Formats: sequence, C-alpha cells, structure tokens
Amino acid sequence: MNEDKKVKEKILEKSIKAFLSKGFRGTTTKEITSAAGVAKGTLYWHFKSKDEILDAILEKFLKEFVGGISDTVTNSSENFVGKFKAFFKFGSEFSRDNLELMLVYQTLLGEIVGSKSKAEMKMKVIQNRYDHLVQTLLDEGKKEGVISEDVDTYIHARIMTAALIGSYLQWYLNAGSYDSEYVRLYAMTIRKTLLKWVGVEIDR
Amino acid sequence: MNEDKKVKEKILEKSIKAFLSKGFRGTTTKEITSAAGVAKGTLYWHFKSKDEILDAILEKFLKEFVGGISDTVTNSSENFVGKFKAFFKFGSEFSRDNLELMLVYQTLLGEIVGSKSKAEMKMKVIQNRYDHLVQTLLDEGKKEGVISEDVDTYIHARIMTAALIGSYLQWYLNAGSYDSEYVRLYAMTIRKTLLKWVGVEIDR
Amino acid sequence: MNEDKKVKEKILEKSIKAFLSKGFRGTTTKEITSAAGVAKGTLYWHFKSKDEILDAILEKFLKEFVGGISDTVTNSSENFVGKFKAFFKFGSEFSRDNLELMLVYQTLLGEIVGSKSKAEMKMKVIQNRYDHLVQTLLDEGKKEGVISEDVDTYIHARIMTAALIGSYLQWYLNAGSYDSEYVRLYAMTIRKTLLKWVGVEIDR
Amino acid sequence: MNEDKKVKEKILEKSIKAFLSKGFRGTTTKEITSAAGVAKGTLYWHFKSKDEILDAILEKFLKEFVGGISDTVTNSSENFVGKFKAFFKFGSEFSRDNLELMLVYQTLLGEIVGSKSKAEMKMKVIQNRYDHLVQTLLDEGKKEGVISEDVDTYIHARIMTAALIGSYLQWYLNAGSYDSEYVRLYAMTIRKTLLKWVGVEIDR
DNA sequence: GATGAATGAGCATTCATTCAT
DNA sequence: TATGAATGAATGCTCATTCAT
Repeated sequence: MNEDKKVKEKILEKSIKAFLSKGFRGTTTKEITSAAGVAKGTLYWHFKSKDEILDAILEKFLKEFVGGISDTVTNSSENFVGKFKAFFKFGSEFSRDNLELMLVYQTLLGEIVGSKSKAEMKMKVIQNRYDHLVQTLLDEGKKEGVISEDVDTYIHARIMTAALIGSYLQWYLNAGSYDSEYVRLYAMTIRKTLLKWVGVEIDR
Repeated sequence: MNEDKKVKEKILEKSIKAFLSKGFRGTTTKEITSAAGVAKGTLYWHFKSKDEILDAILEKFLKEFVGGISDTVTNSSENFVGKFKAFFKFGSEFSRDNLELMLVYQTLLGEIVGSKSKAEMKMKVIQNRYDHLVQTLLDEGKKEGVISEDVDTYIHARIMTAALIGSYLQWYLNAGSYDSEYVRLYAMTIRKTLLKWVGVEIDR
Repeated sequence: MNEDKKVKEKILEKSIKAFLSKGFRGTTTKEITSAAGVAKGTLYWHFKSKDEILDAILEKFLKEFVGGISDTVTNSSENFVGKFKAFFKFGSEFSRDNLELMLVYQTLLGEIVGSKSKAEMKMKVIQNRYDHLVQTLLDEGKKEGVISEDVDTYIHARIMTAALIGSYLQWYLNAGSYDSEYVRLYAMTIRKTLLKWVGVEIDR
Repeated sequence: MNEDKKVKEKILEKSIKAFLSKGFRGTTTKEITSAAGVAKGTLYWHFKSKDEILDAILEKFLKEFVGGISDTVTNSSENFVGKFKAFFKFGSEFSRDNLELMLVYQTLLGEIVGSKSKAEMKMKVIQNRYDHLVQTLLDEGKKEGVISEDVDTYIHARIMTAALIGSYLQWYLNAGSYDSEYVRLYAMTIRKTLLKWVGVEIDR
C-alpha cells in the first residue's frame, strides 16, 4: 500500500536524523517512534529489529549513493576527466539533496567499525565497492596517460575516500548545521585538490 | 602512589581498547573492569563516571598528541619544509607508538559529534587547536613563497585534517588489525600527497 | 482503561505496605514489583521513578484524607461541637478504612523531614493545610464561647496534630499489627482528651 | 585513651547530625567520615558496623535521657505534682541541651519501626521503659487523689508520649531550625495541657 | 590507631522486544 | 495495520565493609 510505504519511510527518515545526532546505540526506539508519530509496535511491524533499521539505512546508502555514482561513471562514455567530473558532480548533488544520509553513514562508521556485526560487514562491502570504483577510474586515467605511471591507484583511491569521509565529520563537528557556504567551498576545493594529487589540472 | 597510577592507567588503557572495538556506548563498565582485572567499584574509585573515562582519554589525546605535535612545530627553528617534516615525523611516530589512542579518537568522533555533551565540546577544542596549528604552518609556507598565494590555508588545513581522520577509519575498517605494512605505505603516500596539494615537491 | 488503573493501583498499594514496614529508602523496587506481581519495567511504565510513587502516596493522602476531612468540616452547617465531632468521625472512619495510608504518612514523616526533597515540600503543604483546618475550627469554638479566650489556637492546633501523629507511631511500634482493640480505645480516649485540652466537655 | 574517646565521640556526633537530616539509610558512611574528618577505616575501627552506630545512639538516648529522667523521678521524695514538675524540668532541660539527640530518636522512629531489626527491639525497650515511668507517675497521682479515678493511666501515659513524639517531628518539619522561641512556647503549653488532660491544674 | 584503595552485592533505571487487543 | 502495556535482561552506579600498609 501507499500508506505503508509512507509510514516505513517516515520511520527510516526519523531514524537517520536521530542516529545522526545521538549515534545508533544512543538512540532509543522510543525516540524514533515519538519523532515519527507512531506507536512502538508499529516500528516492529515494519522492521524486525532496531538493527534492521540500521541495515535499511546502509542498504539505502549502498543502492542510492554507491549504486548511483557507480552507474553514472560506468554508463559514461567519456574519457577519464569527463568521468571524474561526472563522478564528482553526482557526489556533490547527492550530498546536497541527501545530506543527512551521507552524514549518518560517516557518523556511524566509527561506532560500527570493530563491532563484528552484520552492519560492519555491509559497511565493508560498501567501502570496497566504492574504493574499487575510484581505483578503476584512476586506472583509466593512468591508461590514458593523464595520471602518471608512478601513482599507486590502490592507495590513492583510498586516500580520496578518506578525505571525503573525514570531511563530512569535520563539517559536522565545526558547523553543527551543515548547509553552510563553508560546505560548498570545501567541496569545490577538495575536488580540485584531489585531482591535483593525481597530477591532473582540471578546470583550465 | 605508584600502584595507584598503575591501576588507573590500566583501566584507561583497557577502556581505550574497548571503546575502539565497541564504541563508547557499546562498551559496558563490566567489560572494562573485567579486562582490567579489577572490581566494578575500583573503576568508580578512580573515575567519577564512565563519561569521565572518556574525558580522560580526550585529555590524554589533547595533551600528548596535540600538545606534543604543537610543541614540536613551535619549537622548531627550521623553515616551512623542515617544520612540515617534523610535523609529519611526530605524527607518524606517535601513531606508531600510540596507535590505539589515535584510533579511538577518530573512532569516537562520529559517535560523539552532535551529542551536545561535554566530550563534544572537548573535541571541538582539540580539533580547533589542531586545525589552527596546521593553518599557521601553511601560512608560514605561503610567506616563504613555497606555497602559492592562491591556496586558501583555512580550507587546506581542514582538508589535511579530514584526510588524516578518514584514513584512520579506513585502516581500521579494512585491516581490522592496524599494524600492517599497508598502514606504513599509506602514511608515506599521504605525506607526499598532502604536500603536493599545496604545491610543494618534497623529498627530492 | 480499567486494567491500567488496577495495575497502577496495585503497585501503589504494595508500595504503601512496603514503605510502612521498611521505610522508603529501605524498600527496593524489586520488593514492590514482586509483591505486586509485575515485572520491573511495569513499575516504570506507570511511574517515572521511585520518588514518583512516594509523591503519588502523598498526593493520595492529601486528596483523600486532608481534602476529605476539610470538605467535611467546611460543608457542615453545625456549630463547633458538631463540626468537631464530624472532624473526628471522618478521621476515625478514614483511619479504620485506610489505616495503612494513615500509617505510611506518619511513618515516612521522620524519614523525609530534613531531606530538602520535593516530598518534604509536599509534606509541609499537607501539614499546613491540616493544621490550618484545625486552627480555624478551634477559632470558631472560641467565637462561640465554647473555648476560652486564653487558649492559643495556633499552638493547640499543632499540639492536636502532634498527638495524632505520635499516636500512629506508638500504635505501630507497640502493636506491630494495628487493627487491635487498643487502637480503638486509644482513639476514643484521645478524642475526649483533646477536647478537654481546650476546655470542652463533650459527650454528656 | 582520651584521644580515642574524642574520635569515637566525634563520629557519633556527626552521625546524629547526619541521620537527623537524611535518615539512617539515607546517610552514607562516607558522609559521616567526611564530616568527622577521619578515614573510612577509622569508623570501622571504632564501630563494627553502621548498625552499631545506630545502636550506640539509641544506647546513649536510653542511658542519658530515659535513665536520667527515670532517676530524677524515682529519687524525688516529693508528691505527684512535685515529681511531675521535676519530670518536665528534666525533659525540657535535656531537650534544650541535647536537642539533636532528642530529635534523631523521634526522626528514626518511623524509619526503624516495622523493620524487625535489633534497633527496633531497642526502641521498644526504650518506649516501654519511658511509658512505664509515666504510667507509674500517673498512678501515684491517682493514689494521691489528684488524678480522678476514671483516668486510664495506661492510655494516658501513651497519649502523653505520643504528643511529645509528634511535637518533635512537628517542630522539625515547621521550623527547619529547631531552637526557636516557638519551641519554648510549645513546650510550656504542652506541659500545662498534658496535666489538664489528667485533670490537674498546675501553676496556680 | 589510622588510612584509603579495593571489593562486589545490590540498587534504581533503561530499553529492545513481545503480544493481546 | 496499529497500539501501548508489559517484560526482564542488562546497565551505570552506590556503598557498607575489608585489609594491607
């Protein structure tokens, strides 16, 4: 039904907001249901457990963000620079439109890493998929001669990801609110910088 | 007394280990005391609360790492490149010798950010102190003409920090264990890369 | 719902019994829930805290006893002696029907007095309301010329209350069980005596 | 030793103060030792347990107050009115000089009654001894013809005690501080009233 | 006599989850 | 589908008591 989806979606949305500011373990099901305006039982009708909400969030991130950015790059018929621009464009726009989803993911990383849970497993999958995408992209740049031979694409792919992960945390820690001008400036700068890393001068 | 310090230190050490793998909220006082081989009450003799353990960890990080790296840079009489090398050397060596302390900090970031707690306050202080140090360093490079005029040191300082934060999380997520060759390789690569960002060719 | 009231009422009832014999601080929530035949969590579904149970008991005492006896006296259109009889009748019957409620109040007095808690505040309200009622009653007797001019109604009202408070403790200490003939005898004697204090010969 | 007595006495004194405002169970040994300026272990060197402090307080009350007032009455060679005056004089002066000891006793009554503890046993002994003393006194008044035949001395002795117990609680609840003029006025009034109860006009 | 670090049973409270309605 | 009262294991923390120094 349509109503169903709305309720489930609302629970998910409020969960993301809550996890964002209090962490996964720090958020109670009561807080989620209160925010969503439903009863406790309703949450458990839509999700088997609190862990399943976490799983749904990661699934959403995997499908919408990683899947989306992967499709964008894969389906592009352009060369490395074109693909890289598309890659960045998708990331920027997705972050702008789904900032909270981006943020929870980064925020939950530290809390879940090392927990040996199903969620950690999923995070590794996500991370690997993303890293692999970037590495493949960099390799293509290498093949085209745009990126010099001595760049270790494996490491550089991971550094790029790291810089992005860390940046979300930084924004959040510094800004508190996250839709500031600072964020936009940061994003632009990091894009250029990341390319400079690998020796590509873009935008000129 | 000497014994006293040892017990308190042991609790702190085991807390770091535990927070690292299960997060702050995910770690119980029982787990900490069991690991430290002391009774529940002993923890509360040395610390007023679980929160105070967290505070002690952040304090340790602030004093030993941020304080140490700050002193290193401030006390150096070298030019930008020399200072930057010293900055990196301290960071690398400290990470090697106190890897868990470095990791908990990064790991706890996401869990604490947004919590409006005393710990978040302290994290902001730490972050600002560190960012400011890096920015000042980059500014010096600019004055010396090593870094080009159009580099926004405010942003770049924060990107550097972000890359480092993110890298710790990545190592931890990927490696599980953290004293691998990969970590060393990563550290070296990131050092060069960070300098390339700001337009400096080092090591040659 | 009806069921709801029953469970909450049962917890309250068992709390009264428990506080009566072990004091407030000496009673554990385990004891209350075991006696009420509910799980630990159920207590906290109906009451926010153990303190709130205490508050509910005092509220009950204030509403049912002090409110009731106040209404009885206020609504009576009789003269002083008639009102005093009604006052005593209500007190005796209420004590007979709600002996435990009367007893906990007196029993908790000493434990709570001086604690600077919300409960102590409420006790002061109760005490003042009750003392004021008695004083007003005695003042009426004075106006009617039944009580002599030189009686300090302020002090006498408080002595009356004191005698009653003390008597409940005495019964409880001496009798252990509290529905004895002794109690009835004591009550009758104290009634006459209290009137003799203020110079009124009743019952003849 | 002399020093020993001083320390033990100080612990006792601070315990009385503490029990008075927070009750027996509400007072921690830490609070007592902090107030007394000694270490935790010192308390346990002088007293076997916290309960033993309570016992020492009751013992002190029994010996100094009940014993004292009993001796006063017994050793007096006067008639009923003279003895009654002496009885009241001792009580008033003792209360004035040892107000806190008087107050703890009354304050602890409700907390301990019904606890089936050793302390409750002792309280019963104290209460009986005191009640018996008063009753014997009233009986003597009866024999002298000062108190009318139809006065039930058993009940009246207990009412007198009750009025006194209750009065201490009232003072404490109303006044907060307890060395006010009000207390003195109260005491004088109750003395006259108690005698009027049994039909004796004193002081004129 | 005195100290205070260490102990661990016990406490009030929380919270994910269940289930009858 | 939705509710919310009920559950009870688990948690952070307290505190009387012990004991090596």
